[in-house]
Amino acid sequence: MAQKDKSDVTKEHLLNEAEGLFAQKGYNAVSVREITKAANCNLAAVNYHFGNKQNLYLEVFRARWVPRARLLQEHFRKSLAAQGSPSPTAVAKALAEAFLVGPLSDKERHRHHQLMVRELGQPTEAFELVADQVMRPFFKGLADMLRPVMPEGLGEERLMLNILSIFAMVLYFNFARVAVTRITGYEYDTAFKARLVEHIVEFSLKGLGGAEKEELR
Amino acid sequence: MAQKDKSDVTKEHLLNEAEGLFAQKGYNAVSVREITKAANCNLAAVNYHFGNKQNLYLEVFRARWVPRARLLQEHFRKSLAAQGSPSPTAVAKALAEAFLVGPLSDKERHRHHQLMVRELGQPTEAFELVADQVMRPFFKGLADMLRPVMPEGLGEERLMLNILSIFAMVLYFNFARVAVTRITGYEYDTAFKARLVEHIVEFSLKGLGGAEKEELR
DNA sequence: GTTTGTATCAAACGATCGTTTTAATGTCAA
DNA sequence: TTGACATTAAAACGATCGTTTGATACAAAC
Repeated sequence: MAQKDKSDVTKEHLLNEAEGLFAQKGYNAVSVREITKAANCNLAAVNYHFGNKQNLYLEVFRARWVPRARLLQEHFRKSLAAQGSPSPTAVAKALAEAFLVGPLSDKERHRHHQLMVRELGQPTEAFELVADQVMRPFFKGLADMLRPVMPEGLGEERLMLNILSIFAMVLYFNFARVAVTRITGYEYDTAFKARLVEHIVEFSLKGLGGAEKEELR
Repeated sequence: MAQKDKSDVTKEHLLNEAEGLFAQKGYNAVSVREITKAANCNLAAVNYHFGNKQNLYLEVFRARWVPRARLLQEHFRKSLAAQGSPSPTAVAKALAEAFLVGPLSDKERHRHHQLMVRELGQPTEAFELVADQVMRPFFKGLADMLRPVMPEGLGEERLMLNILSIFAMVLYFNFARVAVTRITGYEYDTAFKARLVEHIVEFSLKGLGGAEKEELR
């Protein structure tokens, strides 16, 4: 039992440190030695507990990324339910709030979106996991939610492009924060992040064309 | 003279192949051997002509990326000038057209945005180049252009966030095309790309708060 | 107390990395 | 034709990579 506990602790540390390093530097730029050193364990631990480096990477998604994504989606659903009927305004607000403030710490959120963007730009086996278990169901749910409240005659394709565009902004402002700061001079402090959420909600809402729609109701 | 020509040919090949591979796989996942093999030259050529691998990477940005970015900006300026006064509509149209259709081939555009996203997520020395010589001046120009025609009382920060949001979409739909196809099922054929431009123009325009919707269709 | 099985450890494996060295090749000026 | 120079070529450098091995520590089972 005590042995089992120790083993679990090592695995947890490995997953944590691996996720951070993979997110920060990318798969190829991180060595197994670097991970095991950060996790305070022996070099062979990765191969002992996970088989090989690539499987550790996949396990990071299985054991860390996907559960966190589910947490985000749960937070979104509750936030949306609290606002009553799912108008475009409510959806945009709940989305931005969940993904830019939400239940995650700053570090967690940064990690999460860095890993996502890496898989978006260069899909590996982990992308299948993310697409099947997280993205497709979530986007489908969003589409079902928005379809009845969007302008008439808006096709399925256009609906999906609207949803993807909101995510483009959310992803961008999360993963490119260093660059955004270097370009604009704005630091990602609490005040700026608040204005950022405000902006994304407003921009998304207008983009969805939901402002007039809501006024009509 | 004939020697000089041969040397130039080798350098050009190296820059071309290096850019393609760096864009596709990222700096660390590409080996010097892989590059020189693709460029049909000797392994030592990289160190002879560029000093080392990192300097080849930087030279890719100096000799390829930045000039292409200037080409895009020039295309944007001409496209905008052809539409008369720089209304939000005209700016959104010219931006989407330049960056999603524009003067570049599909492969070039893909490369261009892949390299950009890599630097955005994990800035290296090349980012300074890109930020100083391309991004900051271009964003400043856009801001100067849009400021007089945007709604009253819109602060500088909000103006910049609007511009960044448009670029977020442009970047996203360019670099995440594999993922977008895998998620939505839509192939990036000519018809889809046309609808994509249409969508981004419309979404951006609404997001900017541009009123002139009738100009769109 | 001995055996069994799990987890960790140091050490080494072969492969590949970026880079350097040294020799060969080709070209132009003198 | 010869010497100087620029480019290419093959081979090797030391370092680091992911992975494997065999020994060791230690708690639980008998």
